[in-house]
Parts: sequence; structure tokens; C-alpha cells
Amino acid sequence: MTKIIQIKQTRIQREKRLLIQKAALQVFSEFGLRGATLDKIAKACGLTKPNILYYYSSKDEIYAEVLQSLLDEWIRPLKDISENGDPLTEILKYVQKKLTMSKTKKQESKLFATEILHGAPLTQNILAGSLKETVDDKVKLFNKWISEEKIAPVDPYHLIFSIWSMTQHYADFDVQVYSLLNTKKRSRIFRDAEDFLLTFFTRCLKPD
Amino acid sequence: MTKIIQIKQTRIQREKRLLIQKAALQVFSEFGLRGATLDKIAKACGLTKPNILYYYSSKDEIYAEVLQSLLDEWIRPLKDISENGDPLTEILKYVQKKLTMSKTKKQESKLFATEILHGAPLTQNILAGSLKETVDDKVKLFNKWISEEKIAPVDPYHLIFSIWSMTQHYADFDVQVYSLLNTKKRSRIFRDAEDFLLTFFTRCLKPD
DNA sequence: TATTTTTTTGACCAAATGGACAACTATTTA
DNA sequence: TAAATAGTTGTCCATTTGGTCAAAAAAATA
Repeated sequence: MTKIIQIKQTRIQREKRLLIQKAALQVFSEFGLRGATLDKIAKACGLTKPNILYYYSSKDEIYAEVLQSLLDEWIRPLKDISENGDPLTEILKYVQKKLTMSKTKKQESKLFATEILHGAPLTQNILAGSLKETVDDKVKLFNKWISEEKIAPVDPYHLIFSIWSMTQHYADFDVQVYSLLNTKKRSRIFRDAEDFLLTFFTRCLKPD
Repeated sequence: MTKIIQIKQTRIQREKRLLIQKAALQVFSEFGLRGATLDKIAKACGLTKPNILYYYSSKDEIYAEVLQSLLDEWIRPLKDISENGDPLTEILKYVQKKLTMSKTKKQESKLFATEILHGAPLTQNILAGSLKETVDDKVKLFNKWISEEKIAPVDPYHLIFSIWSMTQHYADFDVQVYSLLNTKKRSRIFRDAEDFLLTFFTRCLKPD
């Protein structure tokens, strides 16, 4: 009742909702939608379960909101690829940005991956909608660059997939990466990864 | 009791265990360990829940067995990289094999990905054990090839990661791939992916 | 400060789920 | 074919978990 009549959020509502979202991201990314429980989220943010349900009407609603705010952020860097800059530089900058996100937004990456992996039940429309739009737009740009012989002729869609997969791998499969590299310092891994990726894409995209 | 005394499996045991494993792979890969229920597995293989628990003592045991048999298969192709063949050809063959697996073993790929993504609770020892051994072995081989100037000097660990991530992407993120490519035929996607990957790795690995 | 509104929580509920088990049926084996 | 063994299932149980609710506490407002 009250909540329907109430129009703008109170200070406490803003704070608590954010608190819950943060905890939820953490729990969802670790356990997945079904593995996450309201109790875990509650404990992670120091609230009680009924209190959480005072702010969100269901677990699914929390999940949907966390996922939604993640998706916007996820697409943004792709949009930033500019048709004015130097083609190779623009693409390498994008690679770098994505790799950095794998380091600093690991939970987001894992949550997104889990969602897609399990069929993207809540994300399908976004994939086919705004993401597809952005991708198609950049594909057009890449094709222009190719026709101008500014980058090597490769399938732009698969080029984008390769950037996504290689960079996100360091977030999503971190456990495997860390198990196989006997490096002590994690920052070292990302430095090496960056070296590798930049060399890799430079070699692949430099026009003949 | 009976099962402890019994030494070799009966025909029915072999058949039913396989049946259960197949169904379990399907259900686990779609819903994850926690999202999968014994009822779903039971329905998927046409047995009753108690009947499944006659063959496996718990859901976790089924999961562990499915995962175990998957892991052996998963590592194998890497082992097949031969130090006798032509370096570039050997690596490209490996890429091809992995891509094919993404097409034909999609469920396995997704299950493995989910496991690693969620911290690899049951797989950690294998990652750090037999997988690491095999990887280290191939890294040594790649380094040898590099020092002989038969392939370009790139970090072998990250090279392996790049092969894994780019090929598995077509299985794990299939929903996204299909959403973004407006292709009707799926086989077409894999043909294009193969073209892309082979060109890609050839360009990157060809010695200067 | 009195009143209203918002926030918090302990206790509770119903559904889902992993698993136990005894009784029953089918298959092997002697 | 009779006895023994293996396989199957209906029923039941305990735990987990998403969610409710009424009452108490805290905060905002008049």
C-alpha cells in the first residue's frame, strides 16, 4: 500500500537498496541465481531476511535489478569505440578496457557469464535489442575500416567475440588461470595478459 | 550392504548408471549443481527418484562422477599436440579440435565452465594436478618451438588460454552468439568461426 | 512533543527438495 | 523351478528456503 502511494525514495531506501544490491551481486556471482539464498544475501549485508523483502518483493526482483544495472555498464565500452580515432588504436583501447574490467569487475563478469551460460532467461531481449544494435553498429564501422584497408580483413562479429572471450576469460576462469600459473602476484598475470593480447591483436589486425 | 559385497557391475547397473549420467549431464549443464534437482534428472531419464538413489548415494555423487568423466575427455586433446608434427599445424589442429568440441560437446563445456566459474569446488585438485602437468608440458614444447623460431615468441600460457577461451566461447555463450548473428544455420556460424580462428592464429604464430 | 510514517524483526507458513525405507517385482543363479 | 539376489517404487520425513505478517522500534513530520 504505502509503497505504491509513496513517490520518491527516502534516504534510507536509497542506502539500503544499494547495500542489498552490492551484497546480492556478490552472492549471485558466487552461487548463481538458484544457489544464492536470501539468507546469504541478508548475512552479506547485515540485514535480516524480512528486511530485505521490505525493499524488494522477491529474490527474482533483486536478481533482475542487479543484472539490469550490470548490463548497461557492460555494453558501454563497446559504444566508446570511436570512428574518428586511429582504427587499430581504438580497438586496442577497447581490448585494454575490457581486460581492466575483468580485473576490477570480476563479480559482474561472472554473473553475466552465468546468466548467458544458463540460457539468458532474463537477458535475451537485451541481447537481441540494445546489445545487438551496438554490435551491428560497430561491425559496420569495422567493415568500413577494412574496406579502407586500415585493418586486416577479418570477420568483425568474430573479432568482437574474440575480444570478449579472451578478456573475460581472466575474470570468469580466474580459478583455473591462477591454478595453472604459479605466479605469486595477481597483478603480474594481468600485465602479462595485456602484453599478450595487445601483441596478439596488433599482429592480427595490422593491414598487410 | 549388498552393494559393498557385490564386486562387478551387472548389465542393468552399467546401463542405468550411463542413462543417469547422460540425463544428469543435461540437467546439470542447464541448471547448475544447485539448480538441478533429482526430480529433474529422474524425469529426464525416465526413472523414479528412489531408483536413481539406488545407483548413486547422493546428488553430489552423481555430479562428481559426471564432472570426473568430463575432465578426462577435456584434457585429452591438449595431450595430443605432438612435438613431431609441424608446430603451426599442430597448434591449428588443436584449435580445430577444441572448436569442434564446442559444437559437439556443448553440455560438457557449459558444465565445466559453470564449475570453474563458481570456484571449482570439486575440480581444484585436478586443475592443480593433472591439468597443470599437461599444460606445463606443452608450455615447455611451445617454448622450444619459439627458441627454434618455428613460431612467434608469445607467452605460451596465455596462448593456451586464448585458444580455450575463444573456442569455448561458441559453446558457453551460444545464446549470445546466436542472438547477435542473424544467421539461420548454426553450422554456418561454426564454419565462419573456424575460418576466423585459423586465420587469426596463423597470423599470430607465424614466425617473423 | 505528539502523531504519523517508515523501518525492522521474531515467529510462522507452505512448497520444494534430498534422501530413507520397507514392501514389492523382476532377474539371476543353482 | 525354487531360492537368492538385484532392481523398483510409493510413502514418508527432515531440512531448506522463499515469502508473510503483526507487532515493535525508529525516524520523520507537524
